[in-house]
Amino acid sequence: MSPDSGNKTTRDCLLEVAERLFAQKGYDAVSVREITNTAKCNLASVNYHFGNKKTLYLNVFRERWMLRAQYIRACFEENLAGCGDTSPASVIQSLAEALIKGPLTDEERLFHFQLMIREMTKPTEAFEIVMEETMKPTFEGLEQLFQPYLHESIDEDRTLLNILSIFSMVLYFNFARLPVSKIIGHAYDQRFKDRLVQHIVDFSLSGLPVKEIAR
Amino acid sequence: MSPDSGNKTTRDCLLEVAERLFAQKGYDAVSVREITNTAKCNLASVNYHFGNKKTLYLNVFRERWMLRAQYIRACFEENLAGCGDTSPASVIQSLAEALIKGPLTDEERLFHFQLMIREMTKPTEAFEIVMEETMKPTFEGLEQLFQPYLHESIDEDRTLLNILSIFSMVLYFNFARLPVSKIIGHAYDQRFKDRLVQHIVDFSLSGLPVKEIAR
DNA sequence: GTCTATAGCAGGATAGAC
DNA sequence: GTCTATCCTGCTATAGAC
Repeated sequence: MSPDSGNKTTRDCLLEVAERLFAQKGYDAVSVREITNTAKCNLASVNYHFGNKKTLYLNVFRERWMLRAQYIRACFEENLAGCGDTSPASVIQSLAEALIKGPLTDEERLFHFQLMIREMTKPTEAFEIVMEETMKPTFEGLEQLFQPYLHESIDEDRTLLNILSIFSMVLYFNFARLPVSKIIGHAYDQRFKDRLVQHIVDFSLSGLPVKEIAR
Repeated sequence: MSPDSGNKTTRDCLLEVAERLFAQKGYDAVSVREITNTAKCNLASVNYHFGNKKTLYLNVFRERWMLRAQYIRACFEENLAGCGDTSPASVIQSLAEALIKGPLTDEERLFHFQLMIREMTKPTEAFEIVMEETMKPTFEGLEQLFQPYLHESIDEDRTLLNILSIFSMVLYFNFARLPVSKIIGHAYDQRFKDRLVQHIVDFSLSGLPVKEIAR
């Protein structure tokens, strides 16, 4: 039987369901049976299409995670182009918006960052994909963008620490929704997300060693 | 046979080994067999002392995780008392030092934050312990400390967002050592940790809406 | 309290019919 | 490509000797 409703191939369906489950529960907590049952397809289909469970997991990163990372990156670049300048304020705003409000649905965004966090706390082969093909290039790009606006005395390490700090906030507000909601007492609605973006920009900006006090 | 070397009871030994393994691999990836083999004690000992695997996991939080959280808190208060004032600069410095250099060994600190992250991404009953008994009180304390130094126009939500942002950095630099090291290109030695603390203080301080520009 | 033996079940993977 | 039946391993948990 063709899985789920419609035109998707079994393969795609497996990838989609697997992503959701791996993100929510982690690799070891998900069984192949749970995946195939949820995807309404056969137990043997995972082995037929991917060889084994581990390769399915890797392909979730290769085929789905990477794609989302590219969407986010494209959104960032679009946002930035719309700003008309590349001041730290514009860069951070564009970045925070792409990552927090960005092109993904809330659910997709959650899965994306949960998978990322899982690879950071217990790296597998997928870590290389996350690191080399996504984070490193992004951070290098940001470094280039910030460079002209920072004091000459600021060395590369310090610039990187600043970028990592901004990234840590974005990451945290994405993956730690539960504790954040408990503490702040709001849901993650549109209004709160706007506020988060504004907060990240404000907090980051004044924290960055920019030449002049913008704003 | 008495487990491991020495005076520790089997129970303590199980808790110690379980904490390490649960932190490194996550609940589902660790089997009771692995725990008892590593602890050099009997397969049945987990069920004898804790009833089942899940209760062992919970007790790791109740008996070990909470204790560490208390050490860190005590260290923070000691640091702060040593400062002689409660300016945001002193508070953040005391906090960052307690969390990044603090009273724990590197290994203990790593486990502590890995367990915390795991509960944040996939909460179990232990989440309540982490949240209600540790994070909430800490954040409320910080709120009180910052209050007198913030603009009157800053509402509670904004103060909390600021505290969460500082926390996100500390958390990130503790649990994401691997990607951080890859990007910065240093190990987490004493010198780098000093630098991290300094960076967090600098970045946070100028980011906080304090009345006057300290430093 | 400690240990062995084992029940009972769920997991990944595969063979082979269709 | 799909599906069923099945192998085999490894899991948690327990019973019962010591």
